[in-house]
Amino acid sequence: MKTAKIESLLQKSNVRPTAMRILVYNFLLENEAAKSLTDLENYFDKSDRTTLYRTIKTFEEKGVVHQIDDGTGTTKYALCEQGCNCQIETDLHLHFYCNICDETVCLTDRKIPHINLPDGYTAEDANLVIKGRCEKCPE
Amino acid sequence: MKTAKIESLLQKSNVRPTAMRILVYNFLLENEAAKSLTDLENYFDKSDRTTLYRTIKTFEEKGVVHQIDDGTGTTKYALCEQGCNCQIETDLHLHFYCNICDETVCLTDRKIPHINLPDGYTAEDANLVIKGRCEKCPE
DNA sequence: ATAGATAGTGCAACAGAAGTGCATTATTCA
DNA sequence: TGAATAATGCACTTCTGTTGCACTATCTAT
Ligand SMILES: [Mn+2]
Ligand SMILES: [Mn+2]
Ligand SMILES: [Zn+2]
Ligand SMILES: [Zn+2]
Repeated sequence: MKTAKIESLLQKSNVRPTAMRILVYNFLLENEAAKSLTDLENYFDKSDRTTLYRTIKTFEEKGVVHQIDDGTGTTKYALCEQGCNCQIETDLHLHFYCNICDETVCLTDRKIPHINLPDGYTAEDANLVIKGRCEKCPE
Repeated sequence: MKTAKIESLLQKSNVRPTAMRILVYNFLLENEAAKSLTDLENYFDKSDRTTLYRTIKTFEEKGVVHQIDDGTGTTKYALCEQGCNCQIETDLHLHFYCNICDETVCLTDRKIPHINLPDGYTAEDANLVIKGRCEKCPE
């Protein structure tokens, strides 16, 4: 994607398009799998960890990316779909973690099914992670 | 529960019932909510963190407790039900995290529904956490 | 164009959770 | 009883996430 296009996308989300932010956005765009802060740190070894941290936090606040807790212990991030409403309410799609290649992907078209809770419990949010073998890791 | 009863339960799971292990087992038994290593550390302030850590790890290996990743960033543990087969395959019940009281409970009778994955994906394990308001935290 | 305000960046330091090496102590069993 | 084995306690380390503060870049109004 052209830099100019990313710039305007960021501006639409009220994120000032700095050089670093454009690079991070592009990195997330080119990778199908969700990325952690450490992934960013390793890829952008010229940049500081804090900058990347704050970049991703800004993206998150402004609804550019959403957090993924895949159970590995490290939080990952992926770009939000166009029209995703993570900011207001969580977009309850599920995530898939591959035990073989150690990558996590959004399955945006698979929504978390509704669960009947015991009396007195009210659901506000949900997180569903399926672990197994991904399509790129044949047996 | 009587100490002798706990002793025999531990022995059945091939865990040598030391004083500390019996205390930890009892603590988990008396608490409905799942507990973290830090919770144990705070409660048993006489004991060393490493001992508690290895106690809970032993319990986990021997199928006495199961891990819960509730998305808070700290792993919690709860006793396995009688007849639970966590060791062989994960008992796919879901967990509930209360945003108000910050406690996590097993909903052992609510199983994670089967999800149809895209072609090429195979599921081996799953984790579902519902977040909201628990029965003890009325509005 | 300039100055002041605002926003972003980089370094250092810190906190919390998890895990390991090793010496010491307790328990088991031959 | 003594050797082997298991459990415990202390110190130290790693990893992830987070914050304070100074410095720099960018923006905006004059
Ligand atoms: Mn996602
Ligand atoms: Mn459980
Ligand atoms: Zn894979
Ligand atoms: Zn509650």
